[in-house]
Amino acid sequence: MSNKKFMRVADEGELDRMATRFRLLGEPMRLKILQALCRAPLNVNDIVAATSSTQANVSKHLALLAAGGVLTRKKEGQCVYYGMKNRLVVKLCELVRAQLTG
Amino acid sequence: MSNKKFMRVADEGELDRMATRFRLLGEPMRLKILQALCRAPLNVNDIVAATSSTQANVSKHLALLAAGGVLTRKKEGQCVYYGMKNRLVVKLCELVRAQLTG
DNA sequence: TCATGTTATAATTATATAACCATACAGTTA
DNA sequence: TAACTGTATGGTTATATAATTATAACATGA
Repeated sequence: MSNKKFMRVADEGELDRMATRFRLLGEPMRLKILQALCRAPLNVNDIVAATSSTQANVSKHLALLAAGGVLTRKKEGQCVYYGMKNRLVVKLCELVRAQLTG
Repeated sequence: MSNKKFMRVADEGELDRMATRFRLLGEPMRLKILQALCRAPLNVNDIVAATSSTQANVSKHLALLAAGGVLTRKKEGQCVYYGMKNRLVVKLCELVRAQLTG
């Protein structure tokens, strides 16, 4: 059954970690960043341009997303490239989005 | 491609709604409630017992989850039964949880 | 009507955090 | 070294919201 695995999650710590993951996706600006990184890794300034936000703000969100295991971080020269660590968050976003319209 | 649909979400309003959905799952207490409702609908007092929280607190979270389209609400006598509206959130939780351990 | 049980809702407090500004840090080049 | 570029971070403010307490609304039965 589809709900068995989730039902077994009784552990408080695990619920906390799950909630933290979801909260990480619970900000429009971060979703915007993820959207920008969905095709290919970008450096910070490119992401700033793609999101029309400030460099400081983007940097903080990137730090959160990287710390949360959502993004990879790779320094190349004086630029830092961020990219999707895996496709899970994309899948999550698709599922949520599909229900919005449907 | 798995990322096409998400890439097309450029709309600010849609990102806001997606973020709101994720934020709804971004609280341990709400995940605990969802966990309790995963098998069968329960009334408020049962959920209070299952979560070891207060009635007022549970009621507010239930109202949020119902307003967010995650839960159904059905009055029976003087009891109000809440239940999962569909299996999407269960799937989301499973996916997130799987990545935590794996 | 009164009392009881069930759920919802203010009002308050405390905490988390997004955005902004300024500044620091690191790498590169002159 | 100094100047410049790209990135990160500290401090502040404003806002959102979780939890608590008290109370209200509502149905049911005596």
